Amino acid sequence: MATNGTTREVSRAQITRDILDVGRRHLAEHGAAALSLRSVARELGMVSSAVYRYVESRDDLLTRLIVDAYDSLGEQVEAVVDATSAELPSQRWLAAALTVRAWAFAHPHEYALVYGSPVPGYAAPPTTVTSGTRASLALIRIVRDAKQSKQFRRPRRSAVVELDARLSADFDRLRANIDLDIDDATLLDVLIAWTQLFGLVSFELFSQTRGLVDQHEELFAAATSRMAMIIGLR
Amino acid sequence: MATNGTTREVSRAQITRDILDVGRRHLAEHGAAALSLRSVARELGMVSSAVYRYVESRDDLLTRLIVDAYDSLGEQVEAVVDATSAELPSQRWLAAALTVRAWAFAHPHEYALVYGSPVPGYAAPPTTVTSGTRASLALIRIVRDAKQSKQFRRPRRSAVVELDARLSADFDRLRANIDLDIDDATLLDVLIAWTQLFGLVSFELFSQTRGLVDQHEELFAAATSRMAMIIGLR
DNA sequence: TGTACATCAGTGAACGCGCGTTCACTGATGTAC
DNA sequence: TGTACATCAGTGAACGCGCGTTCACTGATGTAC
Repeated sequence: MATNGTTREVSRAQITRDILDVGRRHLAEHGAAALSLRSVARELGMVSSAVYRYVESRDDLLTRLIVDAYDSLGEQVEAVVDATSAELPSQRWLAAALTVRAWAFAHPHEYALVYGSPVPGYAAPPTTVTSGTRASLALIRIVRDAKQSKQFRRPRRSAVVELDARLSADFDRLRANIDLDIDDATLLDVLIAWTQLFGLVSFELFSQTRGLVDQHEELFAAATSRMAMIIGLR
Repeated sequence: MATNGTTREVSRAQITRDILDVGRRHLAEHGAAALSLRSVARELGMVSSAVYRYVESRDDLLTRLIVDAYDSLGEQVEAVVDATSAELPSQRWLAAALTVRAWAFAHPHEYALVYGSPVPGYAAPPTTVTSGTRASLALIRIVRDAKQSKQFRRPRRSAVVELDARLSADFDRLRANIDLDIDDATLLDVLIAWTQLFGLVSFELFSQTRGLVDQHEELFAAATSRMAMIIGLR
């Protein structure tokens, strides 16, 4: 029992994992609103009050599942960004975007939970921030790599949108935060591409594009590639 | 009673309006999940079963409110598109986009209901489609007007994203559906702008951009203007 | 190694909540003659 | 204009559901001596 801890510790860890697993499955199958401690307990053959030995409250369980969801997406995007480091930045961008989309379709309720409308009465604690930004930071890394390896070209004289002074100050701060050394116009395009990517995934997942086209994945790929071009990724 | 109908008809219409009004307010204040026939009845001083004389079920009430929400947004966007017909298309586009954003912030729960994650266990019936597309069709109208009045210029040799043949067929159908005579590349940019617009509104409203910048409205305006430029609106 | 006590996991009952929906009913309004 | 019947609005009780959370408890596991 030296390395693995006492029987109690081992079984506690196992049961905690079981609760999260079942919670995750309920979330995946029926959505956040239908996630209840009682149903999780029922499935595990324990009495509902027993769950409180492992989880503080329903909100606590939900928070852990949110963090899990963000981490699951974050890991996948990071992995694809890592794996494609030898490719052209525009191809990496497309691959990463398709990964976000695929994850969303594989985990629709989890996507809805983290990128959809907030769960009523629930406020995500600041703890979730680190996990919540992983996917987006992985996308940023593609742009940073492209800049550093000079695989970046902006049209010579693209007309420039004039930025409000305060927004420009915001951009200065943002550039420092995400360590991305690009000019205002390009940064704006990156933010546009980022919101467009998630916007289209959400529209597809929430059926706003139903009847618009049949080839949803092709449309997504085309839009993503176009945005990579606009950013200036080779 | 000739023109206004019988006492019964008048009072029926009034009470139906009351139910929808209270429902709308509950939706606005507490969100779709918290909308219940019992609470609406309570507020109106009727017994819960009485509401069933006016509304078939909770889902029926929700559907009517969804249609109302779409219509409310649709009307506002249509109005601004009408009112700006003399201005440059890019300015109209910006004005319309800001209207969508303002409506979303004024009616966050309604926006979440129609553009956020679907309500669990609820499927919007096809009846909602007409109202659901009004805002988007108003945006399209700006592009159509620009095309017809030749206030449209695309960069001469913008590199073109190659479209998959089946997606191109989709685009042919779409062009006919929305009566918008523009080439594939431009249509793609319009779709991008459309998803970007709602994507950024959703991100803002659902707090995904918290900490990113302080000047959210300026960012939104800059992104929208940039997209108008990319589409080719003067 | 054995015993005495402390810690922890799990039980089962209970509280109080709010919901959607149905149903037999009373009494008011509307209509046909 | 007056009466007999039909239609409709609203009542109040009830059914059955599931939820989060608390609490005093029993019995097993862990620890200090």
